[in-house]
Amino acid sequence: MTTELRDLPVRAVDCLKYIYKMRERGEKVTTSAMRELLETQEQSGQLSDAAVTQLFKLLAKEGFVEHTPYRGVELTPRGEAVAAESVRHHRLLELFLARQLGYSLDEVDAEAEKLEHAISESFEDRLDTLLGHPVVDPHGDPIPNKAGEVIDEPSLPLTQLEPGREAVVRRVSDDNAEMLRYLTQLGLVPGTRVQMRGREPFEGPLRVFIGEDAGGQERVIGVQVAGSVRVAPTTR
Amino acid sequence: MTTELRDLPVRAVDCLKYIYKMRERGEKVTTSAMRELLETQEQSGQLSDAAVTQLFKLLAKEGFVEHTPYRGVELTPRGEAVAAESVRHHRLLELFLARQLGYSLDEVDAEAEKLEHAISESFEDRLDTLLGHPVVDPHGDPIPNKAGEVIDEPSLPLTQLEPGREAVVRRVSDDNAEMLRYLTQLGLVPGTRVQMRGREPFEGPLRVFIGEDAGGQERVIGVQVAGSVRVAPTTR
DNA sequence: CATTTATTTTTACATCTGTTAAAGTTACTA
DNA sequence: TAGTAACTTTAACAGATGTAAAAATAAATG
Repeated sequence: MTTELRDLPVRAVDCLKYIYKMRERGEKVTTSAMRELLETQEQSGQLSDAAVTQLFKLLAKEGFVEHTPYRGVELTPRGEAVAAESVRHHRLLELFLARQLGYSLDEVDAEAEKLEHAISESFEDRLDTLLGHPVVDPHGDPIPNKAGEVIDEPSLPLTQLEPGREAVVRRVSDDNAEMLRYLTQLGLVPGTRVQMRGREPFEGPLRVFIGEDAGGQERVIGVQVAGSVRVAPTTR
Repeated sequence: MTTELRDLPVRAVDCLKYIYKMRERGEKVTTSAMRELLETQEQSGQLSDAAVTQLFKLLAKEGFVEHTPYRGVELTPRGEAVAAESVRHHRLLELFLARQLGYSLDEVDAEAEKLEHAISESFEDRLDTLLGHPVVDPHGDPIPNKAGEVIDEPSLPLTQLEPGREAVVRRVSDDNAEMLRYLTQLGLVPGTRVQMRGREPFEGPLRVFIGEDAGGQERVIGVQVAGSVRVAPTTR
């Protein structure tokens, strides 16, 4: 086990975790992007770019990232191991909060963020057992196993589902609580069946049938909303 | 709600909590006693007396304690409110760890110590509901309610139980993991029935019958062990 | 391709929290 | 009650982590 995680400042671990998540989405990890993420996701309020630069330099010195000045950072294998364990903690906790304590989809992220730095290896293992060795969290995001490996179920953004095709919601973006409340209200949560009814060109709105035949209904949603949802098409 | 708890440094909150617990036991809160407690209970390793003095001055300036230089500190009502909430977090978590995650009596304190600073008001309330609004933790220590009040079941140290008298174990001291493992092995845990069979003078060993008639057995224990156990005599 | 604009890094400095060592206070003892 | 031992506080300073503003670099534009 690595568990260097517990020797690093909380903010440094979060930083590695966010690099991991940005790479999951294929985004480049720049100084200002990281500053924005840390500002919105941590409860710390404002943060300067200079602080992020210093963080990058610390992480580079300790061998967790490659830092190319003025270009951004990338995880080394060591950094990825720490990030994966942090993400594992976070997502196990999210599932626990949703399942055992009745938290809603938009609440779990903030609470897990605070708890993930406080739990021990033993707590992690017991939670994993209690939850039945889960592989996805309540948002549908994969939970890395102890070795840091994830099961990557193929999915595509709802925006790319062809008209007429049916699908099952697999993942919803976890980083915007307000969006999650809206998605929950629409019923666009992991496990729900959907059918694309129509798409307007030029980033126009989408008509989507949400739910099972009788209980479901057709809704019109914007691309930003649809872009927050990933689906797995149903084979026909 | 006070909840000033979340604006204070972790160590300051711990300090208030330990003042609260020392007063529970009727001990005086001196600089060096607090240093020892912080060293053993937090995982921070060594600590200087000077650091504790500075902590006392900070807490006094903010109105959480009365500090009489060279004499020690006492909680103000504000300090007591924060301490009680901290203790509430700690003991609810201990019960959760023991009940839901199968932690043993000697493990819960250290894990709860780390988690108690990370949980939100909402988490506290949901845990309280999940556990059925409990009034004692796994060691038998009372859990303050939201108003900071505790139910104080009368009990006396096992060392003071008269020969021949029967009793039920109510509380075990929570601050020594090794002692807790020994007590667990003996069966001297909250809820167990005991009968005092004999006491030797001059702090000598005690003969105690532990358990129900058939399954129980007589053991000889030292005063330090017996002093870690509080019991409620069975009326006859 | 020179210049402007945006971004990132460096520098100088502030704050918080800890340390060690000296000085101060209290309590014990002969 | 003077002297000493134990404990506590103060003073000087150190390290970690933050900021603001200046300097450096990269990217965009006429």
